[in-house]
Amino acid sequence: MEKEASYKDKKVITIGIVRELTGLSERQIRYYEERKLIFPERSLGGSRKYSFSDIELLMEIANKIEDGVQTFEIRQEIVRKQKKQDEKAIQKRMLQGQLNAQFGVRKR
Amino acid sequence: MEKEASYKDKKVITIGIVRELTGLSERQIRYYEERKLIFPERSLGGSRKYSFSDIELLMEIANKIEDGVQTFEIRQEIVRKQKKQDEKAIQKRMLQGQLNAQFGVRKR
DNA sequence: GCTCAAATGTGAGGTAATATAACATATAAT
DNA sequence: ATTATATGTTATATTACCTCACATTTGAGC
Repeated sequence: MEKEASYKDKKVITIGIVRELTGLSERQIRYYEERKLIFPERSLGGSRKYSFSDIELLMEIANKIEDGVQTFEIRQEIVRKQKKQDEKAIQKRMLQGQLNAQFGVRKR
Repeated sequence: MEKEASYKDKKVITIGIVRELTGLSERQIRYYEERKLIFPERSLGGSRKYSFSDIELLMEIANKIEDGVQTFEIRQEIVRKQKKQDEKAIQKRMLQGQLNAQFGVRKR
């Protein structure tokens, strides 16, 4: 039933690799975190860990920055997008619930 | 035309993360490399970089080791499997070549 | 059973990678 | 004009990784 969290969302990539893959400086990557655009996990020792999704997002961010968009606005866009996705997920779950009820699926 | 190398095969994961994800010790992970079961890439500084595929393979290896299979035999299995896949790839390319010839696809 | 290779742990010493913090600066927003 | 934004740079500390060597245990082959 659950859509498994695929590789794309696993936070396993260190900041140096992210730097290579995105072309951003580590300073920039950390700064975008400070501005709450991305949310890496941390290792026990404190090292940041990113996912491929994070990298994709960072590249979008980089584009917008180049277009003169400020981190402030980018954050708002991200929040809006997230909200939409959350709503979709909820609706999907509700629909699934109705179907389950309709066809008498048992919980166990 | 080219099937893009997906996230799964990108070598971006350091050995510490691999240790966490597989439960193997770093010693073991390096040893399996020495026995030519896995082939991480290296950073400029010399750090090993693994892919999710590598991690999957390592978990298979771990299982076989637990079953008492020796690295020697595991390597043979891996080689055999690789060979099969290579053959498949070649056949596919040949078939594609025939189709291209048949329907007169131009190279550019 | 004996011997040797396989597999893994552990420790030393060294380098690479990352962390935070502070200061500097150029550009852009108010 | 002043302040905030975005980024570079440098210093210092800590974490993470590297190789190499030695020790140990267990299983393979004779």
